[in-house]
Amino acid sequence: MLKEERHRFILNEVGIHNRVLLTDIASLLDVSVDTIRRDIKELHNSKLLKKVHGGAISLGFNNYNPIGKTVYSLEEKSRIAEKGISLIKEGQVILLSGGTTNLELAKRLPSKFKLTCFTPSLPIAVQLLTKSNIEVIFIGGRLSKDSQIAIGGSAINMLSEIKVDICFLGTNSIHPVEGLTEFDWEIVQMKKAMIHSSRKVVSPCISEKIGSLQRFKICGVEEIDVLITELEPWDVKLDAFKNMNIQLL
Amino acid sequence: MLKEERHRFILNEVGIHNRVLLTDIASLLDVSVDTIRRDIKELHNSKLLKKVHGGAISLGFNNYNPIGKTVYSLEEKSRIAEKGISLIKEGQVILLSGGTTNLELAKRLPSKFKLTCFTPSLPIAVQLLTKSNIEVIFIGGRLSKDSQIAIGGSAINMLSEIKVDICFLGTNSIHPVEGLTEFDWEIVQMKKAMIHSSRKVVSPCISEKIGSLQRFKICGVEEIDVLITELEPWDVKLDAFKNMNIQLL
DNA sequence: CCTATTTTTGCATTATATTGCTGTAATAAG
DNA sequence: CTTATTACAGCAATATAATGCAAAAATAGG
Repeated sequence: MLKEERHRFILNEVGIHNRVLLTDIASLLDVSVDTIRRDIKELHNSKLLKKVHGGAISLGFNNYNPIGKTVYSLEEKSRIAEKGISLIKEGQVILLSGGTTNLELAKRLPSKFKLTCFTPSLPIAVQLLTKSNIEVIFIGGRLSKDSQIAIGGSAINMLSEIKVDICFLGTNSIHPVEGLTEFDWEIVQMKKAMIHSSRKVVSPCISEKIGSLQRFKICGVEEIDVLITELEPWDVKLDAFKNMNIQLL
Repeated sequence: MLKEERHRFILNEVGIHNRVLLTDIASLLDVSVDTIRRDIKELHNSKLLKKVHGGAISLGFNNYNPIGKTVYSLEEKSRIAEKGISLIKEGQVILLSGGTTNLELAKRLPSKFKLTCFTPSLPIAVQLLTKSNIEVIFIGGRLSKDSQIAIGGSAINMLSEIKVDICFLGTNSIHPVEGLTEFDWEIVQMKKAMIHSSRKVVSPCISEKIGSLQRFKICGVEEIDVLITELEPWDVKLDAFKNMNIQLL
């Protein structure tokens, strides 16, 4: 059995049961406890679950405890968010997908002028509701426990009925050849619909996600109008994007 | 059971009841009192609750105030919520409107069996997302800043496409002759749509709202199937409702 | 196809964490 | 003041984590 398979299995179990025991997984997959321990350590480091004594537990939020929510790259995310905000003009209609970068962006949206803001993300909606100058429209649908965004047909339907000025598309993986990819199929569908509903697509993306690859494809890089990263313009990681028709910030 | 799980459980209990007894938790989770004591000490050190002699209390609890009307009506709301929950059966599909009473109800929804839960209320959705046994579907739409629920055509559209087993309709004013009334026109529209989408309408309603009247009418009393209040059955305030076809709890 | 190199895995060992129990001190309540 | 309950410290039993190492498997280069 491949390591990747085990990782998926573990994440799946955590997704379903919110917790797993080291020993259970080991016997289910018929490998040693050490192996699973190492797997969980890796997943923990990738912030996909929380390693605890005896097993692992979902990051899934619980109102009260800010477990492991120490956002590493908060600083970079802030800078990216600020850049993103500079693209917004008074009175525009914007669409925010989920993700922590977009949440940072939402927090920083200006209170100077009116905006209309669509989002399928619960935390972002909560954040935006505190701002009196922003009209918030929630894209409804079935809520995904881990990503905390609405997914499914109903949400995609609602997206199909709108056309916004700018979409800020939180991005898990962007690759110069393969384009944007995602781990979760339902989220792929959502993101496709979001791109379709937007005149301009902006992808705020911290550098560690550039060049990575996941299972499902959302779209090619050519669908993205603006890529915002914290990297310096001459960084080698960006070379591959340079002769495409993408604005780099 | 993992330590982290106990921690979450305790925090959850504290969140709901504002206080917990060491011994209760210990017997509920079937571990020794010492273990829970140590758990609570850790949570206390992380400033997630306040350790007190014999148990723990929520951090905000003291701030609320000792003479507290808030706490008083919270207690009643809890009782009403518990009653409401007793109406729910395994696997049902329910619809929760907004309001603090429904939020209390959402917090207390059982984790024993699967449920599907529609709601246009942001705080309720946030609450429900923490429960792994409940599928949450958010009724999307423009979010009202003060009531924090989705309103407007899009939300009403989405409501028109569903039919649920029970609707818990948070109620601002109920009057034996005039029926249910509301202050806000948009919310009236939402509630009308919710009633229309439900086989059974339950109105959890603390007594101070009985007999009061607001500007716009939602529906007559006859549309309500069950009225839950904290009043005793012989209370004079309820007389007017008695010869109607309403179940009083 | 074969071999060198790297990665992955399981096992043994040692270190650490968790838990319940004991006895004793502290605290609340009458 | 007395009594019952709760808190705490220390201890032992058990479970889990970390580490180093060797065998097995995968990978890369020729």
